[in-house]
Amino acid sequence: MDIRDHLRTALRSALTDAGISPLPGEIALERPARREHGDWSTNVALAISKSVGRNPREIGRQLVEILSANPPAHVDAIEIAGPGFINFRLADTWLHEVLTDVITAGAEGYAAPDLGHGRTVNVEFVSANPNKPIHAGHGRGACYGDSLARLRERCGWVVTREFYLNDRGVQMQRFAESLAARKRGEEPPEDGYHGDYLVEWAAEMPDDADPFEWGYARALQSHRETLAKVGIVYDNWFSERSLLASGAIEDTLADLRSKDAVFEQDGAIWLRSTDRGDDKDRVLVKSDGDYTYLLPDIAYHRDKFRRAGHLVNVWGADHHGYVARMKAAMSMLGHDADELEVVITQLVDLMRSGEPVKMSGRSGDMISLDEIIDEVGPDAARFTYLIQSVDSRQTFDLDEVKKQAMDNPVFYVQYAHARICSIEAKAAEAGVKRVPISEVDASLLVHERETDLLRSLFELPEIVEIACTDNAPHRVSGWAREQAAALHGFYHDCYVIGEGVSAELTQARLALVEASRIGMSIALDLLGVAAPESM
RNA sequence: GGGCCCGUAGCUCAGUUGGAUAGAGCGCCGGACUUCGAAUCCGUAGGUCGCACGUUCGAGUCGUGCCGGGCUCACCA
Repeated sequence: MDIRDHLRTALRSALTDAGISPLPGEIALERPARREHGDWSTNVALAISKSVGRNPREIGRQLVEILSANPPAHVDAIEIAGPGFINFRLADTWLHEVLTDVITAGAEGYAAPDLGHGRTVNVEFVSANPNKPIHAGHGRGACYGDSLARLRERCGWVVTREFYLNDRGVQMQRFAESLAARKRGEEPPEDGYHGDYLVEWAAEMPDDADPFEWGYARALQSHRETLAKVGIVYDNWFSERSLLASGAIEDTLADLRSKDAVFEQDGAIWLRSTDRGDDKDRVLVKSDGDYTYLLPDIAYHRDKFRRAGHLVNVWGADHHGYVARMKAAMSMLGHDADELEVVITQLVDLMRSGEPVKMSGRSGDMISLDEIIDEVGPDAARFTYLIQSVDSRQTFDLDEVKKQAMDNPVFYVQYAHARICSIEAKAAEAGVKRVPISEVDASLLVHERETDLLRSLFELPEIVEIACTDNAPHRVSGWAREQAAALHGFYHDCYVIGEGVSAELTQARLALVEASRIGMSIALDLLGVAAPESM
């Protein structure tokens, strides 16, 4: 049982004995910022003081008295402090149970809270137009979206990773015209695509190929290859054209019409999105009869809702304005708009040694994600993209990220994992075999470095849960850095094998090392970063 | 002008439902290898949490108003 539930149970019982009624619904237990405040702390006396009309310190004193008369397991001391906090000082034995928990559950079972209960979720991310290579900004959305998918999978959801292809429309036409122009050795049209990549693609294209279809396939191949380089593999590449072919777009329009969600004005067909929180109504079909991008998009989301109970969209900051209209449309189609989660990722500023890298020059060229991966490596790219909250703008300095040095957290973390493996290899070499966890005397782990590691491992399940619910993989990378620091400290101060270390202590420490390896590999897997055995 | 995001140490950034003296990495300075990898570890210094008011036992966190930066406000995609 989680130590907090254990303490909560004791607190509820003490509250009852103290004559407090009704009992508070939630009892907060947290780790105090300062060690001298004990291992766990609750503000329950402060929280209820108003409703019971008593001084918080007085309530606290009474609770401490009741609890101290019959202290819960693992508890060494209970104190009242400050305005009415109740601090629990615990014996290390509570941490020793963590060791058993981790080893027993293993990499599959530990820190895998069942939040999804087998529900289906569709995570759509990147969805860059299939007419040019993926760039640095897409890279952030790519690594982020994939990590969200990994978190969901770990937390009991059934996940589909999806990429939406805008494979029709004027942009694709312009792309095809530009490619054809390059093939003829001419400059693309003014409103076409001018990047150097088109010169290369034109050179590859057979003379008799259809520029639209060939170019589309080429771009798709480029997307697949680039994303595969950072370990991202999609379950579904969804084509916009397929919506046209299947009649889904017309069906969607008819559906909206039947729900009185559209109206005609100035020869165009509009969505009454203002009825559901949007700030203006939106055109679905232009007066020239063409669809705007919105109608196929609505049809697409309608399709996704048929295939999954929950949708997550990862969109770039430049698309935040579309959230309201899409939610409005889904709501009008009878879906629960809360089941559509749209996460916005802020922009990435690509730098090189502190100097901004031009994202788009006259040629229309951008630094492609492909080049970035080739330059810094897939692990450094992923870890860097995921180290910080996507709510804030990111500076991605290529020279900093590719440095294999201390100021690069990915190496710090991976090195920690490699060191663990090195210890395990050393043990094997010395003929030391790890005994079953039931035969390990965990109570020997009393060094501060050891208990720090155990505390860190204890926190992982909660970190995973928060990261999943808040769509915040950076919580996982933050944990990995702390865990790495704890590991390096342990490595420095606590020998696992060697003179002066008893066989029993070696076994306990080997188990701790293995538990740490499990924890670290869980975190790195959620980030999609390799856990190297040596570097 | 409206909407969304951001403003925390010299730099890059954390900070779960409001909790006790606000953290980490890098950088600076000074230390530590005779056993598992020194790509490591330990220590010092560094702050009006953009500003102001409010809510309360308590605010980096919540509310309002400002200031500054980014993105966005099409019958373009």
